[in-house]
Amino acid sequence: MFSVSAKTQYAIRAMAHLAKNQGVSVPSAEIAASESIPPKFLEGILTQLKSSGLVLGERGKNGGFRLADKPEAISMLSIVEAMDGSVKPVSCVEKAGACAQGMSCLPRIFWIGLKEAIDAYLGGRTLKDITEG
Amino acid sequence: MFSVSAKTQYAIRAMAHLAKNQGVSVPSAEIAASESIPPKFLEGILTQLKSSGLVLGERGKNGGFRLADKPEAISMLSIVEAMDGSVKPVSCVEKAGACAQGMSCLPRIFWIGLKEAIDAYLGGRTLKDITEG
DNA sequence: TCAATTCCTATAGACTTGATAGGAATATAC
DNA sequence: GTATATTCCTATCAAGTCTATAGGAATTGA
Repeated sequence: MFSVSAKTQYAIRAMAHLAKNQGVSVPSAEIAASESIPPKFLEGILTQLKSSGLVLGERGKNGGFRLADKPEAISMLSIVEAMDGSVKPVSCVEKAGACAQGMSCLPRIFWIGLKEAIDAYLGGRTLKDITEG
Repeated sequence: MFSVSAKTQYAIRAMAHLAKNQGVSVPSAEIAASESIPPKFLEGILTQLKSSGLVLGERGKNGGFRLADKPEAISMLSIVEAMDGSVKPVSCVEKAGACAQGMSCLPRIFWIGLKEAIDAYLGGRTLKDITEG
C-alpha cells in the first residue's frame, strides 16, 4: 500500500548522485551505470526532472545533467511530485464532487488530512538529508 | 501519487454504512445499493474485511454483515491494511536488502519515516471519526 | 566532420485494477 | 422439506498502468 514507483525511486537515486557531483555535468549513461538504473528508462526520468526545473540538461559533447539548485533547497516532495504528480489519495481531495452537494463529507476531510500528513513529511526533508547524515 | 484504490474507498464507505447500522446484519446487496458500489465487487471486499476480522458475516436468510467491534475501536489503518496490505512505500522498508551491505542507506531511513508518518495518521483515526463530527 | 550527448516518439510485455459471472454452501421461514 | 435469501468460492475479462526498450533527430564541442 502506498508503494512508491520504481520511477520515483530511480529519480531520487539519480538526484542523490547529482548531489554528490555538484558543479559538473554528469551524462545520463554514467548515472545509469553507477546507480544500476536501466539507461533508456533513466533518460526519460531525467527529461521529466528537467521539465519540472529540478535539473538542468546540457546537450552535446561534455553535456549531461546537474542540479538546478543546492541539495538543501530541493525538497523530496518536489521530486516525488515531478515524477508522479501531486500527492492525491483520492480524487475528491482536490475537487469536491459529490461531497459538495450539501453533505459534510467527513471521508473527504479524512483524506485531505492524509494528504497533508504526507506532504508535510516529504516537504520537510531535502535532498541533502538523504545524501548526508 | 499515493492514490488510494477504489477498493479501499469502497471498503471504508461500506464500513461507515455498517457503523450507521450497528446491531443489525446488513446484506451486501443493500450496502451496494445504498452506497453505489458494484454489488459483486463489494461481495469480495466484504469477504476480505471478514478475513481480517473487521466484520462478521452471517449466511442464509436474514443474514448479512455487521461490524466486529465498536466504530471507535476500528482504526482506519486496520481497514486500509485489510484491503491493500501493510503500508510499505518501498520494499526495503521491511527487508533491508542491498542496504544491509554496510551502507548507511539514508534513503531507506527516509522511506521508513514516511511509512511511520502515514501509519501514525491512519492509526490515530477511527471509523467513528469519519461517521461523526 | 565526427563523436558524444540530450531529446522525442513509438512500442511492447508484464502486472494490477476494477468489475462480472456462475454457482456451491448455508440458514431461515413457511 | 421446499423455497428463498444470503454468504462464500473460483474463474474470467477488459482496461489501464508500470517498466523497459528501440530508433533516430537535434545539438554541441573538438
